[in-house]
Amino acid sequence: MGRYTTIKDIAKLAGVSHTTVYRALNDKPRISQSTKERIISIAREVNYQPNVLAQSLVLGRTKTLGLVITTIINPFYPELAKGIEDTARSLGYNIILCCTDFDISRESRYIDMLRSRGVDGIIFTSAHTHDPNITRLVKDHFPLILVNRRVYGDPMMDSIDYVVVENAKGGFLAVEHLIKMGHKRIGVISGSPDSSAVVERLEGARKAFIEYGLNSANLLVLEGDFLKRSGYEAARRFLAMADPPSAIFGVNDYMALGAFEAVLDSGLRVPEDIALIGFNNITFSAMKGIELTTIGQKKYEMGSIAVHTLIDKIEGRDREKVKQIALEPELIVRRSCGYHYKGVYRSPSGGPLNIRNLR
Amino acid sequence: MGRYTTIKDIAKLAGVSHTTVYRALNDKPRISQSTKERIISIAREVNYQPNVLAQSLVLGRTKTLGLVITTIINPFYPELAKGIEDTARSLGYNIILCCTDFDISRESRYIDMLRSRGVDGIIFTSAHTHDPNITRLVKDHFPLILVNRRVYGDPMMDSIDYVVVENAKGGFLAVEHLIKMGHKRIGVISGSPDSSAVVERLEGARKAFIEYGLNSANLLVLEGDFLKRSGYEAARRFLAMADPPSAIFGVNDYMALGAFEAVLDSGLRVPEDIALIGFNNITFSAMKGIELTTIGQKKYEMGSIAVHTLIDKIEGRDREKVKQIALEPELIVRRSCGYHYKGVYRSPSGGPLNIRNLR
DNA sequence: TTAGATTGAGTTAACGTTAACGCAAAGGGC
DNA sequence: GCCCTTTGCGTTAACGTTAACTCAATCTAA
Repeated sequence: MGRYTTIKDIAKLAGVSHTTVYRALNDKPRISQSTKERIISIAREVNYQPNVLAQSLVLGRTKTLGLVITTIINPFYPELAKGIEDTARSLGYNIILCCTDFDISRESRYIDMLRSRGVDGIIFTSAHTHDPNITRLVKDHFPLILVNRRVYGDPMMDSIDYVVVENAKGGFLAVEHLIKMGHKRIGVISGSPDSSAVVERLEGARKAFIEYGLNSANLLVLEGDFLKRSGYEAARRFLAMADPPSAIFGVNDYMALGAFEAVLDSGLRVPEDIALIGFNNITFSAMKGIELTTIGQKKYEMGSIAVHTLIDKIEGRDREKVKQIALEPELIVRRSCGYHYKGVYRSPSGGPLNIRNLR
Repeated sequence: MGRYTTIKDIAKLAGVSHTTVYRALNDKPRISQSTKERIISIAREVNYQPNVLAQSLVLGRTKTLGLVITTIINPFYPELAKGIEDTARSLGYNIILCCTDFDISRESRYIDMLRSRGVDGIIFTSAHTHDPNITRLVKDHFPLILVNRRVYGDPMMDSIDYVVVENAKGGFLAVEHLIKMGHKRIGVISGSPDSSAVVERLEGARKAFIEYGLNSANLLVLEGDFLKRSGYEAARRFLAMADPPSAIFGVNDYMALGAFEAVLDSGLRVPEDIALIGFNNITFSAMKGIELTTIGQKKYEMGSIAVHTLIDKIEGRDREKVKQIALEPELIVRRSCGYHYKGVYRSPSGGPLNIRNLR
């Protein structure tokens, strides 16, 4: 506040036209060295900062990106957001944070707002494989990139850039690990099937069941909402079944950790009584006392790659190329599924295995 | 992209002047009902969205706030940020996310950027009690609010709005709890003394020692950096002492959880061998398997109150009043300090207490 | 010497809004 | 019927940049 110093103020001080000031401050030709220096020193004196709004208006770009996520409360996003923010900053871009809370109409309003504000591009991470908001943006050739999700539907959608982890492969690895640990009946805590990540992880899970000759009827799926509480509730429901699964795969760690609590609250142990595997490898999964086995993905890198790709598009590099990047998932074995030792499956305490439903 | 529909485009379509369009779309008087309706329907047809940049330029406000935090990786901030984002959105404001990574010069550059971008106000959460950046902003009467921190120094600083928790009281409660549990030698994992929250929490801790007649020499302080890893390392150093403390107070949960891991990695148990208390009550502290006793504070509310107060100032309400709000901390007893049962201190397993250094 | 290029500026318009002002036509009160 | 107000517009300028265009003075090359 208190009004800014403008180029015109400096012009007045220096007794020149505002264009001359502009030339001085932006290293443009057609100005003598002496006036240039004089102007620059005046600008420094009054601590001149250009008005980015005015610049944006005339240049038609804001050096700002929108980041659309569901909720920052899900620990997956801060880790992703760090990669995004770091990279954006290093490239001179700012981030406007938008949390949709899983509400597609709120997403829609956010998009309108972001476009009104002239953001140069949008990073989408939230759910919804068939997102009309995205469709519209693509039709308008608005620069965007999807992270950790894909959209289906229009053939046009095939040209959308994205950065994901090989979700199907990750789902496969998770369930394969459980199968190798001897589990034959597995509960999956899924998220909304609107999320491509969920669909693909489930797909991978099923593929593992088939590949290992198991009956898919023993792959039990309950739907959560990606948040911890829903993982808790789903796990309770699994445990209350007449023939409960001996292992649970949470399609994200946050729900898996909810399940972890549910198991303990039920007086059971992880992994002695029930095995647990997650997806994402959020920081807290590694905690002693939890040690969730999970599928790791490079969240920071994903964010960083997304920003680079998006900004490349915005600044006109590789305009034509469609960038669809799938990173490798990685099985991270910790404690929550037990482990093999000398060919024998053991509970982590080293004692004999004690999984009720392990047949 | 693909260029926006502007007010002038609509004017052309409707065969009127752009001012008339403006009047129609903004419910201004001096326009007939019929043209108004005609224009509105055209605007709807072409999906007109006003250019916020242009609006901001002429109105001198952007309906945007800067949110300056250290790093979104610290789980305290997402919870706070949620309150901030929710509230800002509901009041029609956007948030630009700025992570300083504890670097005051990066903070400085961010502030310049935010001001260049004409944000209407800034929310500060990062460290540094004597922050020259803040001093400058206050001198310029730039709207700002501090969350979870205060600044000292200038007498001018007394007029800065802030929302905090009663940190001294929280620190007192934490250490008092440990003392009541029988601990007489306590390690504190502190953060940078540049953080007012840290200073005040330590102050509270010392007050408890004094009030309970303990020797302050038994209040051991090691400095961390607010992140988990540093909590881990500090705890290792405590445990390696010739006469280690029997309890550790982490000035934030994130470091306390690092300490938790360090204790377990050292082959000791929490709380049987060593008690642990944190501060902030982040989501994961409540997890089964961790159950960190901690000082709770209303993070979401803090963010929400901050945004309300800041926007009140921005929009000219209560301009003169200084709003300095301190919320009540709350002791949240879980498992990590053990508990009293029938007047006898017991380890959570219910067996006899086994704290090595409890005298 | 002189046409042509170069230098060092200034003038003007544009970006898309908001808003002050102007002005003719219609309406209203006496 | 006259004056004054109101209505329904249009014109113009402003916000702070960027940038195209203009123009005189100086320099340069034949």
